[in-house]
Amino acid sequence: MIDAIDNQLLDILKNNSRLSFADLGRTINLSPSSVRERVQKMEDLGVIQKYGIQIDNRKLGYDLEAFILLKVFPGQLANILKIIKDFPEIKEAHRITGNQNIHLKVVVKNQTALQELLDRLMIHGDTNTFLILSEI
Amino acid sequence: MIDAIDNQLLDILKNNSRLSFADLGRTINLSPSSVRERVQKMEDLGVIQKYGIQIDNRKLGYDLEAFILLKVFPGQLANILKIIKDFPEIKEAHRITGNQNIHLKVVVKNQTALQELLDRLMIHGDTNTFLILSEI
DNA sequence: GGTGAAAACACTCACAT
DNA sequence: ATGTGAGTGTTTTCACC
Repeated sequence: MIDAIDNQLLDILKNNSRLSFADLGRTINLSPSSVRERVQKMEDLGVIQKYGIQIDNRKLGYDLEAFILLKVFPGQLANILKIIKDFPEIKEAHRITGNQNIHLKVVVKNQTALQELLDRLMIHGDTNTFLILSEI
Repeated sequence: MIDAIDNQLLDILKNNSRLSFADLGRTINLSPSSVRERVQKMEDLGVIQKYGIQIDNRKLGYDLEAFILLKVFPGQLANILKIIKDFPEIKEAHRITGNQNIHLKVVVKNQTALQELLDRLMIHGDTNTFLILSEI
């Protein structure tokens, strides 16, 4: 269903999703309409979920990024799952296996903001925080 | 340097980076050229690092996603930093604070592939793996 | 699955406000 | 900083292979 050409398109779009169908077609030797059809097929299948951007949060004054593992208190899980979307600092959230149940990626302005976030999370579970030093 | 209108643009682009400058302008009542200028300014400043796509890896036959915390063996850190880009399974890698030094997000086809990846990582450090159950 | 053609639309630049 | 206009390129649809 997804062939080698589709994978080529995905590879290109991963690094620049704003290329025109014409440009995509030029790099893989295909007409704009064929490219369009393939991309639309992948959108319809849900293979391509979303076109997004990568933002440098530090350039926007958000100088602290961290991963937080959360071991939710008994009976608090359903509650947490509901309110997680109300935290603008939480950019990604995943259910995970292991001793902890939830993995968060958070972006905040500074240590004070991180502390306030942790204070609010601590109500629902034990937290384990890893500051992000750099991307590799 | 980044004003409220820029932030509006970023918010829209986060969820659909393929919108035309004309469409962006229509939703925030600005001419296409002004939108273009603002977006280009943010690209030049490095605020917008990249236009990308979100892919549903499970729909591509990659059924297992995991976070791996790596406690690198003494003297192995420089080595690991060099070879991490040679692992196609590793989609994200960060240096972190704490007892472990590196945080990885990996995508693999199945348990066998995960095991093989862990075998290769174990040479350089102790691993701690959390399978991803779902996004929240 | 892929192409080609035509109308509608968007992009880009210089110039004006 | 934002808007306008003219020229160029792109998207979209559809009939065809």
